[in-house]
Amino acid sequence: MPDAPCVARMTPRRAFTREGEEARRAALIAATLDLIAEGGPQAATVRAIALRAGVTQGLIRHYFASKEELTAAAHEALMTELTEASAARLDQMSDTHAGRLAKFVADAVSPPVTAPRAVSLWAASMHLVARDPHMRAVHEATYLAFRDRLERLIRDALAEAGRFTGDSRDLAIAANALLDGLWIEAGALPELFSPKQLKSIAIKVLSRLLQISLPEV
Amino acid sequence: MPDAPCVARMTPRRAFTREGEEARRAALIAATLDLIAEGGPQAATVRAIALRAGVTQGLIRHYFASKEELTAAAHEALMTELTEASAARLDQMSDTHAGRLAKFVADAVSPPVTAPRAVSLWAASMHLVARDPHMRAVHEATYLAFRDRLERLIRDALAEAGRFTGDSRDLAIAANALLDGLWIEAGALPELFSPKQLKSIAIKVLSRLLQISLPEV
DNA sequence: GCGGTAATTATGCAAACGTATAATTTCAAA
DNA sequence: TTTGAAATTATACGTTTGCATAATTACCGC
Repeated sequence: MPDAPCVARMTPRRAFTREGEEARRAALIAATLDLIAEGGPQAATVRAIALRAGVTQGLIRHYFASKEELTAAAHEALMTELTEASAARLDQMSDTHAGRLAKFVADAVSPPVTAPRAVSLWAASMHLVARDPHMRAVHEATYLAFRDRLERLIRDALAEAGRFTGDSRDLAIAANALLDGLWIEAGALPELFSPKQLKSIAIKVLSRLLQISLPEV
Repeated sequence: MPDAPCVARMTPRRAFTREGEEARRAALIAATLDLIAEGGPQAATVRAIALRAGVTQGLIRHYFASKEELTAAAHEALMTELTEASAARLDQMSDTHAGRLAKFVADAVSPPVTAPRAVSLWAASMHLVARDPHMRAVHEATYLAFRDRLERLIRDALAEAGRFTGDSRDLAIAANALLDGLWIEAGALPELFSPKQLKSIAIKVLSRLLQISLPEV
């Protein structure tokens, strides 16, 4: 289909309101992420993004120099979203370190951001990350931040039980892998796992691995 | 750039040989997978695929009714490739069940198919899988086959040590998640992990989890 | 050697893509 | 109320995409 009619206008121009830069950027980023999550990178065309965001495609160019720039902004927003989803919850409640660890682990395999969307977006980001150095840096930093948090929680929980280990790093890597694996499999094959099941497996396995009693949450 | 010159031919038609259906299909599928692994689904255009496979684009339509059909064939080939990569190795060597389990686990986090390529392809497949029911079925079957194999190995290894457990299913899910997580993280951030480190973590953690002594391999 | 068949190349086409730019409309300041 | 700048829409352009079809050429059976 050609882009637009080539004749004189009959209908009036569509009305619009000025929402301001921040709101528009956020809307465009949200639209981009939604489309990628639903249909992969291919689905996030400038026209589809504009439609989803409730604007016309020209506006994209007004706020982002290129589609690539919008994509990068969307990736960064996703990483922030994922990080904050776990960071926010951690600071609240639980008196014991074991309790905090259990809560953290349980949250990681529960729908914070609903799993299929997050996993789908994460998968899409892989290809971008592979080539763009800046995206790669953001990705790596996000991973390491999560892992470091996990390592600290593990060390604290062990210390609480009077145990000290030299390989908390390796334990954190493994625990992180376990959580990622569960998260991804649940996202890829949602009907194969119930949220409750995931949580219980994660807690059970981790407590056995650390030889610590972790409370159900 | 327009597709092709619009004038009379000066240069002779490029020479070709008839390779036969099987070879051509395989070449086209391989080219598709390579391109997707390198540049994501967007990179696998019919023209790029044809170029990579050493043919012209018309031939694609001759062997596949549509690009979608080629994509589906490529996905199925990938799943087979991944499955066979682990199946082949399992049948060889090791006298004890613990040894076989250790070997299986070590292979799962080593480059059989080199990790970044496999992980990249796996990520790309997520979006296809989400919408196409047939692809979804293939994906699920592949996952379950791997997990079942793992479960059997775990049960055998435990039995060998005189232990019997009712939750070998959950252990298999967790072990599978651990392996997937390590595999994916190594593929996404290759410079953060050495192959040796991955192997040692996987073995160490699994032996601690199962409370079985697993040999290094 | 010699056709004839089908594998393969060459070319064309409409739609969709990202980008560029001109034309309008909103809204706040004056 | 008017006006001017910025936000937004509308349109256009050149490329690339997937698909279709016509033109050629390799190769097998005779």
